[in-house]
Amino acid sequence: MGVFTGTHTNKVDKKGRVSVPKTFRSLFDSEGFQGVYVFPSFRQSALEACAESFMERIVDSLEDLPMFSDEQDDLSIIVESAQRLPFDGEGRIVVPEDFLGNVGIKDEITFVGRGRTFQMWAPKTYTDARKPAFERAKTRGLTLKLRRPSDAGGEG
Amino acid sequence: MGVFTGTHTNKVDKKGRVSVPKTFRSLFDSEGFQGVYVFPSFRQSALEACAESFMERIVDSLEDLPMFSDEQDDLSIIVESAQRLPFDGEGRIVVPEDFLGNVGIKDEITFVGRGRTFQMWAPKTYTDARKPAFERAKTRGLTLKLRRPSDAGGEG
DNA sequence: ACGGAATCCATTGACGCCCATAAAATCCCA
DNA sequence: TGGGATTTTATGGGCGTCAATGGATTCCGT
Repeated sequence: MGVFTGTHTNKVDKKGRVSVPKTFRSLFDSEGFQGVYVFPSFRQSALEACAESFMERIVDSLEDLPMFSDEQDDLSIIVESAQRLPFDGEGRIVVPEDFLGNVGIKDEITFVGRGRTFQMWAPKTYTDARKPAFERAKTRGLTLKLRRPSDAGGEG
Repeated sequence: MGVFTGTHTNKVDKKGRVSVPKTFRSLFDSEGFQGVYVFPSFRQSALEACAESFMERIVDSLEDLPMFSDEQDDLSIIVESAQRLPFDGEGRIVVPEDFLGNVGIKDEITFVGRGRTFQMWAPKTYTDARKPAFERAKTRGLTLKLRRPSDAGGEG
């Protein structure tokens, strides 16, 4: 399905609609559901978004945990809070008011590509959060062990 | 069949009817029985609900436990207490009085998507329970090991 | 006939769908 | 290679449809 990359800032109109960047949207061509699943991040002041196939992957992964277990209950928060937002004819979505309020989004949204998912931030919140994160990566000398290319796309 | 996600709060009218959110209801299109199976949760102050196909999955899973074992006896409560509630022409169900009373539901119900199942809560009970759960996820740094995408979680 | 339940109908407010415009990236040809 | 033409994307607004809700009417068993 390709990957979400880069950052793009778009406007939120009076009706709460915002265009999903075309570069993101075109990755949904191969999806059954034309739209996104959105839920609040519990790590950052941002909203997480993904396609239906990825959300089903989360659900399947949750089912690998025992039904009625504490762990499953806690992690179910993701699914419980995830809203299904279809694209309109112009590729826009309407993000629920309370979601926007929680992360300080008002009239502009910054879309941040994250591979199989993407995030939505208040522009200023994002730029403020990104600088120190970049510095940390630099000073800590972060490294990444790459998976062998033959492994058909997936997580570890 | 797709997944139940998000939370939606609807009203209970004088006759005890409540609309099942359209986003949930449409997942039943591929089901034989147009309605839900509801049973009290024994972990939370909430009602559990699922489609007929999932109830059959529960029954099958119970059969994987030793027949006449305590475990099977205890978990059979689910099947014993499960009520079959058909949709009316407008997609509403009538939840039995005692079910509602047990979980403190009065004139409003919050539907909570949980993937292959969903729950029904009293709105205030749910928000009260969810806040600490979200905090726990944040502070404890919960992580989820994703299943590899190739694993068929097939659509129908 | 009566109470309860299921089906049908009516209202309204939100949301999906459509078109119209503006901005921007791309193309094309001199 | 540059500038104008064309396609594509982003944005804004109007209108019709449908989901949610409330009530009425019919159907059923007792």
